[in-house]
Amino acid sequence: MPELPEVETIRRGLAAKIKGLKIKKVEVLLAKQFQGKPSEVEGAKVVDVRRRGKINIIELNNGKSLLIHLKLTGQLVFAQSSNIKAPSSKIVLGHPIPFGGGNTLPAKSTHIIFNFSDGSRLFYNDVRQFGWIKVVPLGDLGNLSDLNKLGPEPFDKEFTSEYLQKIFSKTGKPVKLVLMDQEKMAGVGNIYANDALWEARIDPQIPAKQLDNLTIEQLRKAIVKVLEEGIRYGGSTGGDEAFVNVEGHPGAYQKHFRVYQRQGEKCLRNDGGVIERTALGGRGTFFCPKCQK
DNA sequence: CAGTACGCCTGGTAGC
DNA sequence: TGCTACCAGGCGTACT
Repeated sequence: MPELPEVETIRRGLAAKIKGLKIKKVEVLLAKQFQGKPSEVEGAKVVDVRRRGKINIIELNNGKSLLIHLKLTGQLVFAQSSNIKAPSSKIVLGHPIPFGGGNTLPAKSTHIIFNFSDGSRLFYNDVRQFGWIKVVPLGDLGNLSDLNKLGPEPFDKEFTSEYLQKIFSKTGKPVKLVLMDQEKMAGVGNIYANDALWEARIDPQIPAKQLDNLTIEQLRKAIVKVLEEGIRYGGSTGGDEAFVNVEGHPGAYQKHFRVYQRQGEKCLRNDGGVIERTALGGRGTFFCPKCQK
């Protein structure tokens, strides 16, 4: 499930591939996933691709933008096809990660297709159909609740120990739920919340207000560290993860999971602990009972 | 206002 | 083997 590192990986790939391209036609195959009208963006050129939390923002040169939230199983895959004969020609991608319904495009789960004027295409696939794409006027981005409800970006200056002390002191919720609350900080999801808490040696279920300032600073550093590492490895694709980058390739951070999906395995600290799996707020929670107190 | 339950979805899997 | 039941999971919404 794309979190900040996966969404950033896609952003970088998209920026490299589609900046400057003109959208010729948008095929909406599942109406509920596209909010707006194709005609609002057809004919416009891509100026830039930005990210806020888990949302990618494609800026166009006609005063509009496309907001994309991949939720659990959304994928954006770009296919260069300068010599295509028909828009429906299948593009085989030579790798083992399927696109929900096969490894050719369009796949069964392809719900939106952006056709660019040079013949290249961008496929939006989403098996569980929770994601969305919205057309939003650039001038409205500032007061769009999808964006302005979000807490600080973990890589921003304002993401300080003092800020975390402030929000933690106000709640007795398990610290893991606070990390995953997009209004408290943007972009952290289940994978990186679990791994950051292990990195900082914190029990995921401890009430946030019980953390002392030293521990909070360690947690802040751990959050930044695992997110940076996730980006460095191009996101994570393992077990349930349907993530692929814009070239259709998986990430590699799953090879470096600290605790996520490692239940039953030995703690990487070799402290004799075995990773346990529980549920917090209905979500899989992984931790080492030995070093996370 | 905060906390909780539910709904949205489908593919994979466990159980029969 | 084929069927059904259940689960994962981000996040908006309705309800307590």
